[in-house]
Amino acid sequence: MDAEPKNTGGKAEPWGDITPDAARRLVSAAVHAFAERGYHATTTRDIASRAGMSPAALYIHYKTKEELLYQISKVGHERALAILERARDSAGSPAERLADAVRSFVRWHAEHHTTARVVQYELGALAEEHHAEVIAVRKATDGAVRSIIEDGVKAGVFDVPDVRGTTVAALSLCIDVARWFNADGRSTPDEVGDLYAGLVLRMVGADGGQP
Amino acid sequence: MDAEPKNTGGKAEPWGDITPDAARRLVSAAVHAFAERGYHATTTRDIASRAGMSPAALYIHYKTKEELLYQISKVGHERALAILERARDSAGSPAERLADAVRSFVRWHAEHHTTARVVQYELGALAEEHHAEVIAVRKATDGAVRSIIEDGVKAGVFDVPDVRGTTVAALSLCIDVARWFNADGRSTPDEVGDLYAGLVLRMVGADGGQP
DNA sequence: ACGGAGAGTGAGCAAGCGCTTAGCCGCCTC
DNA sequence: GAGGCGGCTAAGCGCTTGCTCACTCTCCGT
Repeated sequence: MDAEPKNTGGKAEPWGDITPDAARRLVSAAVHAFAERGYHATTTRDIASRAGMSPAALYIHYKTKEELLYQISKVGHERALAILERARDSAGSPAERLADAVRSFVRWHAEHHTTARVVQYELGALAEEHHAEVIAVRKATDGAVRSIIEDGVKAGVFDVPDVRGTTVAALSLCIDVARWFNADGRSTPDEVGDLYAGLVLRMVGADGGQP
Repeated sequence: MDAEPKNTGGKAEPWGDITPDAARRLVSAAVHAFAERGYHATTTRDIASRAGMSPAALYIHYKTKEELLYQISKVGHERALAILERARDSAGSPAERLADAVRSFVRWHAEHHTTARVVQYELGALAEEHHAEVIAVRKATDGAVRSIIEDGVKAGVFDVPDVRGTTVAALSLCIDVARWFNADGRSTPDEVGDLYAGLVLRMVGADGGQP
């Protein structure tokens, strides 16, 4: 039972705090392989060799290939949720909190687009029990964004006829960043985050355009 | 060289016009299997048995499993592009054309969410040459939306600081529908299409909110 | 010095994969 | 009605997959 210093928002590899060094290398290798080819197209031999070990070494640290995906998916979803909950619970107007949520959520998806791609698009490969666990976290992410929008509507500063649909749309925008974002591309995570925060403010009818 | 009556916008199964009956059943079976489990997790035995044939029968109509995905991906991308090009080339103000584009594009992704899921999320499994071909169609889709937005900016009716980024965002919104839409869910394709058309109009700073 | 534990390896197993082959069957043509 | 041909199947080939096993090495407490 050590004290574990959690690194929930960092900019570097999000797997720096995994305890045995070999296990960390395995997770990192799996993230990259899953993101490139998808879970089912990735072989355990590929993961092991990216981590610099023999195929059998994987099974010292993880019982199955699926357990690796579960670890990635669970931790990733929890970090993503933490980002949104921090924005929801912060001080400030609904518009400020919504902009903060979108900006930081998008930035996370862009900065960690490799991890985020696995988190957002490979959860269908999880075992049923693990899948259900992850779905529960996703419901909470939806709830976090929706409650910010509801606050704005109640305060009369947002104009949103369909709160549920607009929440889904805002989350869509953010999540899809993991699909297309490329670190060598035209724009930085910060730029995309700022742009998308403005777009979502416009979507909810808060001022985001005219100065 | 027959005249082929193309069904580019239909509401039913989008594979009604594939010529040998067995081939059509195979494509339809493959679409459902790929959408449910993903390309790599789907076996040729599964596709064949869904189509009511023995595993070997698949290879009478398609050379490989990948060729099935290619057929689905190519036709699907071309239909999606056709929808956007029709909206781009139609008469009407930029706002009307953009709303039309988003509304019909979203409706297609919702109505055919099974096909759309394969089209949008399984293209990474294509062989390199086929992949390149499909990427070219995707660039054209992006171009179609961008040109509508550019028209609106030039006409002074849209307020869009970052045309390229806003185009990506609008397309993200539409494409992501294929990921979450569920036919048994709360909203119909028409409702989502209308909602999203309004949201995108707000994103580009055209009137979409205040009456 | 030494025994035990844990990390790691090379070889390999059973199962399942994409795909092929040999041959059957119904139908059209002459 | 003989011949051929396309659609289809049963059987199975060669290979890869996830995972296991018997074993070695290195480290550490006594």
